[in-house]
Parts: sequence; C-alpha cells; structure tokens
Amino acid sequence: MAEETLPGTADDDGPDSIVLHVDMDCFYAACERLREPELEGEPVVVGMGYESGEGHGAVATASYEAREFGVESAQPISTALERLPRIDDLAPDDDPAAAGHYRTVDLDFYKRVAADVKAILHDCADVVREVSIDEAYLDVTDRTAWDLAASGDRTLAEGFARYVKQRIAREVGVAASIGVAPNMSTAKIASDFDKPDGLVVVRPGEVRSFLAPIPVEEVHGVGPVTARKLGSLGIETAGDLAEADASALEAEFGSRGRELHDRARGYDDRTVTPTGRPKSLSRESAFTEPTADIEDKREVVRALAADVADRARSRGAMYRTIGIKVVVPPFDINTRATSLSGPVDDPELVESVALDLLDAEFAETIVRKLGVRVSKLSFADADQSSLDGWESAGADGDGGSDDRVGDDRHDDDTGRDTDDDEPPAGRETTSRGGQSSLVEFD
DNA sequence: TCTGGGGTCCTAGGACCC
DNA sequence: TCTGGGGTCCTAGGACCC
Repeated sequence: MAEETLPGTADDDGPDSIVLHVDMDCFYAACERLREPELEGEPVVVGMGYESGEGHGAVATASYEAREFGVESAQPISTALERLPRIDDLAPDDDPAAAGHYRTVDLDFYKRVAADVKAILHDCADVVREVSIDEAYLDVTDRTAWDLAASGDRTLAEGFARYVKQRIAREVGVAASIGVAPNMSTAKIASDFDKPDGLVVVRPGEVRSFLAPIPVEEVHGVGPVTARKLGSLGIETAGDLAEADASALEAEFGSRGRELHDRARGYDDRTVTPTGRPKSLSRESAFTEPTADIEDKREVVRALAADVADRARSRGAMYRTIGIKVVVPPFDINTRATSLSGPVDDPELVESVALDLLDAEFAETIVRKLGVRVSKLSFADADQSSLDGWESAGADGDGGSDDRVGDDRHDDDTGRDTDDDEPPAGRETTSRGGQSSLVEFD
C-alpha cells in the first residue's frame, strides 16, 4: 500500500507534487518598458479607460517606482495623478523626479509578449494552467524533484524554477516571481512573498510553518469582506485560520469557510489542470458622466452587444443566456438576464434582448456604466457547421457535445472549473414566467 | 479620494415537476 | 384542498480575482 498520503500533498502523482506559480511582475509596465527602454527605473502607470488627456479610468498596473508615491492598482487615475503628476504636465519649475509616465493599456501588445512567456512555460512543464495574462501554474512533478541538489542545501526544484525564471528574463526580457510548493495555493502565496523578481521555495515539510505568519488577506479567496469578518473573530494570520474550528468557519462562511481552513493548513488537493473554456463573455463600459438619456444608453448597449456577439462568434461560442449589467451611482450593480430555449449565435438577438432588458426597467435610470454578457456557452468545436441556429448543435445531444459529461458543480474535489457544460439536449419549451422573449429566429 | 474591465464561483429564493 | 419531500433550472446578487 501506498505511503501515508496526506490530503493535499498527494494525489495521483504520488505524495509530493511540485507546483510552480509564475507571476509576472508589474506585467503591463514591464511590457511598456520593453518597447520604451527609457522607462526603465522610472515611475510608470498604465491606465485603462484612460486617455492621454486626463481624468477618467483606473490604474491597471503601477511600477514599483510609482507605488512609492502611493499609486496603487485599481485606483482612479484622478487619484494617481494627484499623488504622481504626469511628467508631461509639469510646469517648468516642478521637480521632474516627482512625476511619472502614464500610458494607456495596449492589451494586444501585452498578449504578444505574454505568448512568448507562455511558450516558455509550456516548454518547461507538461501541464500549465494559465490563470490570466500574467500568471500561470505549472505542474513540474515529472520534470524535477524535491531532492537536494548535489551541491548543497538547495532542492532540484529550486534550480528548475530558477531556470524557468532566467529563461523568461533572457528570452523575453521581463521579470517573473515564482513560488514553488507541493500544492497550488501555497505556491501562489510563495510567488507573492518576495516580489518583485522573487523565487520562494516551500518544501513539503515546511508548508505549515511557512503559512503560519501570513496575514489572512493574502490567502487566495480572502477579500476585504472576509478579512474583516475574520478579524472580528480574532483571526489575523493563516496560522490563526488554521487553528480555528472548521465547522465554525463553515457556519460563518459556508463552503468557502472549510476551503479557507484547508488552504491555511496547507491542504489543497486541486491538481493543476489546463485552462478550460470560458463560461461567459462580456463587455462593459462606463460613461464619462452618469446619464439618464435613453438614447445614449441604448447606443452603448447596441455597441456592447455587437462587440460581445462578435467575440463569441470569433471564439466559436454559442450562448443560451443574454444579460445586461447596469451600474447606478454611487455603485449599485444590477443584472438582468434572459435564457433562450437553446444555444444561438445571433448578434441581432443579443442586441434586441439586451435592449429589451434595458428598456424594461432602466429606461429612466441614471446609469454610470452598462454591460452586456452572454453565458451558458457551448462550443461547436470540430464541426463549425452551425451558421445559424442551434437546431443542429442543440437538439441532437450527442455529436456536437464536447468533453466530458456533466459533473458540473464542484464536489469532485479537484474543485472548480473542469467541466464545460453540455449543450442542453433536447427541446424545452420556450417561455418561462412572464415576458420571456422567445427565440424563434430566422 | 465616487470606482475600469473581464472573468469565476457560490448562494438564495421562486417556479415547476414528480 | 392541504401537506410533505426531492430535484432541477432559472434569475439576481455578492464576494473575489487579475
């Protein structure tokens, strides 16, 4: 029989997996420096929704130099500008050392850089889970080992991670921080532990002691709300969380409570799996100034709808639910959605459903921001047959369906994602409650 | 320091079915 | 007609992440 396997350190790969979490440092700013080397060592702020003029938008990434001035990501650009003026706006007698370079997000460029990084990652590991443009998990259990290197007290795994890091730096020219640990959640915290340009290795026996002093806010899945609640329970570090009563946590936080407790104790039995397909696609945009004007709102919704539908089509996705998001000042988020009787790829329907949802309840509302989303996606994949209509993909059941069957929601412990939903087999009548828009299309 | 954009998962309540 | 229980699907909102 197998050696003792602790939940979390073991799975099918034998007792101690080796997981790398690779996290690019200030990735957008690093990309900007790639094409503007003069920005090296300078405070750089990359803003989204920001146009070179002034004012609106938020900070997507601030370089460490900019952070020194109190610029943080997600901050309104207006705040950032107060703390760190734009270098081009300086008056002749201002101090140029107290100003920064502002750039607008150029996602296409960053994606090209990211593709180079990802290519290296895929070259270095059999399984890569790309979490976002600048972040990925690698399972390298079969590529290296926890054994000490011949030369001394470092592990082979550390040398391997150093090699990955150096390749990224040398071949792409951006810095990554890497965490190495026996499971995903610990690797994630480790990569964050010594940013920027960090390399932190947590060996199997050290997980618990490594985590103990970490503030709870840094545990993945603990946001401001949970952190505050935990704080009121006297739980401030991962160590406190690990020692807390699991059922009490579950009572307070639901299933997440137990999960957080596990993570804090270094238990995480998720395996690194490749990124699955998206479950929804959306587009949103904020007004410069909140508006109640119905024509302005409709115009934005039409544009967003067209955009989303376009993106869905280019990704080969059909959708069964169409929805809108309406953000009302100060910041109340409303969502409305309608499900269709079967998956469609129909831009006009996205537009008309979205407009109906807007008109039905928000015609007179003052809104700050609008969004359009499609969800319950299914992918035709192999046979791109479907030009229109779900008749082919939806009705047959077999054939068109991809991947595995259901298994749907969580519970099989490797946790989330996995599945892509099946195209719902079969008919289903079209109307539900009140005013559902029926889908008979052309 | 009135808050940008694109996602994921979970939960709760209602409709509906058997 | 009322009561009871199990299950699914739907919508809406909340929390969180990058």
